[in-house]
Amino acid sequence: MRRMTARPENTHQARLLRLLRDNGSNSRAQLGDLVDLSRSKLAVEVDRLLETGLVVADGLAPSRGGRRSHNIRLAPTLRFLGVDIGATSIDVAVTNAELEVLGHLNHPMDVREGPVAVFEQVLSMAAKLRASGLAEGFDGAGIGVPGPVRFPEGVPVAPPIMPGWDGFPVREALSQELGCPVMVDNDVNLMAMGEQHAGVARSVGDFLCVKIGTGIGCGIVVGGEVYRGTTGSAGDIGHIQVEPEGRACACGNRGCLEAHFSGAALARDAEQAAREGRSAYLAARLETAERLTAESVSAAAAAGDPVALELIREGGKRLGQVIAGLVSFFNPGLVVIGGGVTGLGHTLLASVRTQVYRQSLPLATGNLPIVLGELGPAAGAIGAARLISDHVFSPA
Amino acid sequence: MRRMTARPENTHQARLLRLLRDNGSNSRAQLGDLVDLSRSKLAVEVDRLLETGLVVADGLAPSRGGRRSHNIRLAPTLRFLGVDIGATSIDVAVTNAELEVLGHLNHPMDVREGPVAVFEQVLSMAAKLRASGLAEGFDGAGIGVPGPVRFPEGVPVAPPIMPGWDGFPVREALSQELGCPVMVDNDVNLMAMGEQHAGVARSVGDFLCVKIGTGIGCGIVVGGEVYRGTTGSAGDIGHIQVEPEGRACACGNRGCLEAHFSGAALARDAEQAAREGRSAYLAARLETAERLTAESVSAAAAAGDPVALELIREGGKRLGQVIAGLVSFFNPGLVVIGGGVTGLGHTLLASVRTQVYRQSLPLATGNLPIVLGELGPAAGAIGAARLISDHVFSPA
DNA sequence: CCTTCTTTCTCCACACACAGGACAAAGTCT
DNA sequence: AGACTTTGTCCTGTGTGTGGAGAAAGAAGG
Repeated sequence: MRRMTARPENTHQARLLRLLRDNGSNSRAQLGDLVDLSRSKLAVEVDRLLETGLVVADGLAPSRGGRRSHNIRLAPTLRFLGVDIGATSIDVAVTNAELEVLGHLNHPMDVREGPVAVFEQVLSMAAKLRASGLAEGFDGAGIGVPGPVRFPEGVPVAPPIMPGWDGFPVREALSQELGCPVMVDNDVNLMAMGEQHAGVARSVGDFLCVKIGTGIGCGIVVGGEVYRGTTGSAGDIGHIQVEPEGRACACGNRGCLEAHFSGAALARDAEQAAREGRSAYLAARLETAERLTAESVSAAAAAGDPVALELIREGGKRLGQVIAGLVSFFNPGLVVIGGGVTGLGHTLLASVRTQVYRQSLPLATGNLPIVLGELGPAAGAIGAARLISDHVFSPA
Repeated sequence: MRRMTARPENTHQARLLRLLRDNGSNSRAQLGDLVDLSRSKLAVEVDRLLETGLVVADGLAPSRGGRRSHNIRLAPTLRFLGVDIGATSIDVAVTNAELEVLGHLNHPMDVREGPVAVFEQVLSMAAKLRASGLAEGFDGAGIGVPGPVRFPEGVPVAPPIMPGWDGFPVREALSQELGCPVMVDNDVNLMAMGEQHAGVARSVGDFLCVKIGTGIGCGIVVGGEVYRGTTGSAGDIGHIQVEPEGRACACGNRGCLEAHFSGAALARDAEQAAREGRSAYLAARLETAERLTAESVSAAAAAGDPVALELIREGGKRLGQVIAGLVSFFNPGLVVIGGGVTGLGHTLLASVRTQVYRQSLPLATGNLPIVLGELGPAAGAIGAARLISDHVFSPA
C-alpha cells in the first residue's frame, strides 16, 4: 500500500517536473531552452530524475531536420487523487502526472454526517477507482473541504456548515490511510487552482473565482498563488451585507449575500413561488419532487419560466453588488464564476456583468472579463490534484 | 547635481543593505548570523560594499567578552527624498539611509493646479531642505500621488481627482530634475509601506491600511508586499456602495462610501448642520471661517459637540460596513486607519470596530486589531523613502 | 603579569555548481 | 556521398561558497 514516491533533489528538478506536468513531454533541448540552463547541467538533472524513476524517456520524437530527440515525460505510472468534499456531495478523481482526469466518481452525501462517515465514503470511492485498474497506488492526494482550513496543518477550523469537523486532522488521517502525502485546502481555493491549471484562468496572475454552491465563497489568486488570509478564511464572502435591513441569515445577521442568493436561498425562493402559485412550472416540479433545488430553477429557466428567470436575475444582481465591491478593491484581471449552479449560466452572468460594469470604477472594469468556469464539477478535483502535485514536485 | 549612487552587485549585498537599513548598525558577526552566510563569504561582500562607499565602518563596539567588533553601518551621507502629494497639500521629507526623518516640510496646495505647478513646488521644497544643510544631494526619491498609478512606468492613469495628471511622466520628469532614481506610487500604498516600516504594521504580513482624506483609499499588503492589482487601481474602495439608494456621488452612482463618509462629505454635512442650526458650535465656526473642513468636525467633537460626534459615529458606521466586507474577503492580520482625519480618532475607531466585529465572521475578526496609524502625516513620506530605498538597495 | 577562554575577523584550501566549447551521434536534404 | 542540422555527451575552466586554521583583540582569573 505505502508507496515511496521519489522527490526532486533541488529546485531545478522541481522546475523540470512542473514544466513536464504543464507542457507534457519534451526533448532535453526544449527543456534546456525553457529553464535557461546549459545543456550539460540540464542533462545531469534529467539523468538523475531518470534514475529516481520520476521521469522516463520513451521513444524518439520525429526528426526536425537533425538528430531525433528523446521524449522525456513524467512517469506514466504516477497517480494523484483529487477529492472535493462539497456540502451535499463528494467528488473523487484519479489523474496522471499531467493532471489529466483518468477516472471520476461522484456520490451524494451530506458533510454534516461528520468526518468519519465521509472518510469511509472517500476511501471506498478511492478503492473503487483503484480496483478498476486506473491506479495501483497514489503518489499524493489533495482534498478540499467546504470551510476554512488551517493550511499548513491541513485541519479545518471553525467550519460553520460542517460542525464536527472542527480540528479533525484531515491531512494526518488521510495520509495514514492512503500511505502518501496529502494536502488539504478550502474547496473554493481548489476550484480556483483547477481553473488556473486547466481552465479559463490559465496565464492570469491575479483573479477571483466565485463559487456558488450551497453557500458562496471566493478563491483569491495573487501573482499566481492562492491567497488564504491570516487565519485561512479569506474569500468568505457569503456573509457580506447586501441589504442593510435584509433577510435574516443563519449567521445571526441580516442581509447577508447568502441569505439573498445561494443554492439554498434559490431553492427556498423557488418553493415559495411554487406554493404561492406564481409559477406553474415550479409548482409542477414540486408535485413530483419532495423539495426544489437550485437545479429545479435552472431547468425552469431553461424552459423559459419567467419567475425562475427573474429569481436568477435578482440573484445575479445581489451577487453583482458584492463582486462590484471586490473588483474595486482587488482590481483582478479576471472573474470566474462557477460551482453547482453554473446551470444558471448566462442569465446569471449577464445580470452580474451589468451590475459590476455599472458599479465598479472604469479603470478596474475596463478590460475585465467575467466568465463562467469551464471545468464544471471536475474543477475542484483537478485543483486538488494540482495542489498535491505542487507539493510532491517540490524539493523534500 | 547628478549623484552616482553605487548599487549592490548581487542579492547578498542587497540583503545586507536592507538589513542595515532596518536594524541599524551591526558587526560582521551579527550580520553573518542574520543572513545565514559563512563568515568568510560575508567578509568579502562587506568589503566590497565598503569599497563602493555604500557602507562604512565607524569605530568599535564595546566588547562582549572578546575582541571588539567593528560597527558596520550604511553611509551616513546617504539621503532619500520622500514626497507625498495629497489632494490639498504636499509633504516632503528628507531621510537618512535608515529612513529616519531628518527634515519635513508641508505646504498646502491643490493637486488640481496640475503637474507643472505642483512639480515646481515640490522642487522648491526639496531645494529648501537641501539648503538647510540636511542633504547635499539625493540618492533616490519616492513620490506618492492621490490616484492610480501604472507602477512599472511611474505614470498616473485616469486619476479622477487629479485630471491633467493622466499620463504625465512623473517618474521620468522628477528623475531628470533631481538626477537620481525615482519611484512613483499611489499615496495610500505609500502610507501602508510607511506604517509597515516604522509604524503599527511592523511584523504583520497581510494587512489593510485605510486612508481617509479628501477621498478614501485602502492599501493592501500581501505577504509583506504591496498589492497593486492588474491596472494599479487596487484598494480604490471609495466607490463601493454602502446604501442601495443612497446619496448621489460625483462618480455618477448612488450610495458610494465617499458620498457618505470622507473628508469632503464630513465637511459638507457639518456645514449643513451649521446652517440648519443643529449645532451651535459648528455654526460659530462657520461665522469665522469661509468653509468648514473635516478638522472643524474634529475640533467640535473634541469640544463635546453632540452633532459632530454623531456625524463621526455615523461615518464610522459606514466605513465599518465596508471594512467588514473587506475583512471577510481578505482576512487580514491587522487593519490600520489613518489619513488627515485621524483627529477624529477614537470616536471613529470605536464606531468602526463595533460595526466590523458585529458584521464580519468570528474567525476573521477573532484576533484582528483595528488601530490608528501611528506615523501621522509623515507616514506617506516615510513610505515613499522606503519605496525608493527598496529600489536603490536592489541589484542594478 | 601570565594564562585561559571568548569573540571577532582573516586567510586558505577544497567542494560544488554551472557555463561553454569540442565532439560524437543521428538525422535530413541536395 | 557530402554538407548541413539538431541532439546529446564529455570535459575543462571559472566563480561561488563552505569550513577550518589561525591571528588579533580583549575579558576574567589566579
